Amino acid sequence: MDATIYDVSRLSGVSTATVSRTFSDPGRVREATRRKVFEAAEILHYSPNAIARAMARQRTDKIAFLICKKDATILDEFYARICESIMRRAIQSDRQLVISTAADWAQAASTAQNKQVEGVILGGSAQADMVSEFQSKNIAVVLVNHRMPGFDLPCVVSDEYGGMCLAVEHLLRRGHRSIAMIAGRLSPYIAGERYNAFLRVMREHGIEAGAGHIGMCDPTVESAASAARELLSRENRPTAILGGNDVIAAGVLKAALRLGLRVPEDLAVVGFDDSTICGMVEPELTSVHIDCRRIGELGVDCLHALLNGEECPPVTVVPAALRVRRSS
Amino acid sequence: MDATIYDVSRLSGVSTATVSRTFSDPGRVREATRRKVFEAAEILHYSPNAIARAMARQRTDKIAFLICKKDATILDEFYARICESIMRRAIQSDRQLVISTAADWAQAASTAQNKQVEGVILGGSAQADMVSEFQSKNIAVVLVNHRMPGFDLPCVVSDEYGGMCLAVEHLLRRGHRSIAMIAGRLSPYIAGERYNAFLRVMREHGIEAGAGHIGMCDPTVESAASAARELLSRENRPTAILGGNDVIAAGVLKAALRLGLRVPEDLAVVGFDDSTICGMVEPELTSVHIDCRRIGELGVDCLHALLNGEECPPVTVVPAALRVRRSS
DNA sequence: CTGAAAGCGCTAACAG
DNA sequence: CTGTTAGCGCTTTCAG
Repeated sequence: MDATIYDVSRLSGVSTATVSRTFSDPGRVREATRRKVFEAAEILHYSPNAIARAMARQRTDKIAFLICKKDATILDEFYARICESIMRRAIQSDRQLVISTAADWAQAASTAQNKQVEGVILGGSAQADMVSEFQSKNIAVVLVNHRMPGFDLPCVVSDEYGGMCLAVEHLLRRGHRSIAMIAGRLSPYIAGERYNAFLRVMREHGIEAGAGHIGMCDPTVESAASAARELLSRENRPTAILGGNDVIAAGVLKAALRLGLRVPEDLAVVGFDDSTICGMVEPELTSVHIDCRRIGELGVDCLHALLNGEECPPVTVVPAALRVRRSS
Repeated sequence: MDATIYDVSRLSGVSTATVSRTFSDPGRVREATRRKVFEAAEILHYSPNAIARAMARQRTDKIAFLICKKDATILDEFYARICESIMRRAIQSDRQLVISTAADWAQAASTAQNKQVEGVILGGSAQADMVSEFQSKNIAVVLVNHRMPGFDLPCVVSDEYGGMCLAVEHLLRRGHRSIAMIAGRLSPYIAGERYNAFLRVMREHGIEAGAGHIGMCDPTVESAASAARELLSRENRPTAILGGNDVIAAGVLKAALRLGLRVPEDLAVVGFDDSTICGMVEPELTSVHIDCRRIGELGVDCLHALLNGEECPPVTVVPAALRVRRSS
């Protein structure tokens, strides 16, 4: 059997309470005592049992990250980035992290239910009932890359509106007047922000824009490519296309190249997310950089604030930036 | 406060032991009793406390997946795939999963040390001392995508040798005689398997091959592209290049296109991993498919076997396959 | 600064 | 099939 606090207590000649203190807050025991305890622990290869600790303290220091977007998992680079950043931040703050995807919502819920998780970060399109369920169980909730007006919970989002403005302004500056968008199945919140930004900037520049400039597709290269093909075969084909993310933009690029169009000369292509895809394709993709790392960090920070009963801004907006590359 | 087993016991009029049984193994209590218990639980919104359970049972049902490759995290699609599959499988078998990367090895070790983790799956180039450390703590270890001769632990790998054979044979069949390889910093084990396969197949076809056919690069598109540029500017340039993974192959593709070479007419390119990159680039990449899903599943299964004291084959090889696309 | 002792919520013999 | 009871290993008052 592994050594317990009793063994250490016996060997070091102090009480178990002191051993406990020595490990959880060394400052509260006298230097000499501390030394004795650590020595004994060393000899016995003792290390505290986190389970017993959680049981006694009635808290687990465990949080969860739940990716709520259908089909979006860790395999989606965007969420993988957020996830990675959350992992790092969670470690820094000595919290354990459990990760789930929408696919196992039931599992996630039961994990939380079993009093193991004190707070959750919900990524993507969280459902209202999920949120209320957590909140009713007194589990802190933070939204990431999503907003839910009407709910009292902090959320961390990228500046979708601003990002889109940057992209459109960039294209206008390059002389484009006929700009189309191909959106994947983005969440209404994000789609809305971007659409409004698009319309506003276009109109500010005296260009009438409307639904005719918006194409739709599934979030796959193939689907994006065929949506692009459709757009590009119109008699008044656009000279620039904005993809809802880089996968879509890559699809547009493929479609264009196969139609014999030169990019960026005949068609400019701009993506969203600034993922690794941008560097893979030829020509490299201009893309709106979304600061996933920051989003993840802030998500964890908000959750901590909540758990510590501190104030936390209801919405945090992380700036986006445009990374201009050869495709535009 | 949340309801406990005592509350349920009181309300339902049975002992706590019976409540416990009802939840952990309903079959062991009479139907009527079970109903009473569940009803009471319902009323009280009771759900078992996993922490207390773990404490009493002296087991956590928790396993870990640790990605040991430097810089490789969840952001690396290859590991993300394995990870995803491990997540699924772990859920199916009611185990909690904690995920760590090499970057937080210290953290991972301490998590394990705190008696929270009963077994770990090590992905990539695990260090011998890591492994012994775990084993000395009586934590079960399984290797995934790696082998460590001399250690007594199960490992699950892809058929690197076979995969490479498929790729080379494919190129030979297409008439290529001058084939080069650009390897990233693969682990010695994998590099070795592939190199041997390459040499064997080439020689079987009467082609002398050696180190001169092997280029090296960092695992980035840029580095791969410059390695490819070097190879392609030799007077006797190869007519086909095998990339150690798809990122490298994408780099080769870029370099070739920029040199004005047509792919596959002037140069055939083949990647490894069959990742989403293959479909992003134009032309699409031929690649050796590695069955990450299966590797992950088998990894979990092996770990379970170990934890249950069952037999487990020391090495499991998952077949690879070639996905032929336009680039070759 | 340190010790004694009462739990935290659940499980697992052991009896019945 | 069900109840009794003794822990699991640690934290945390409350005294001293």
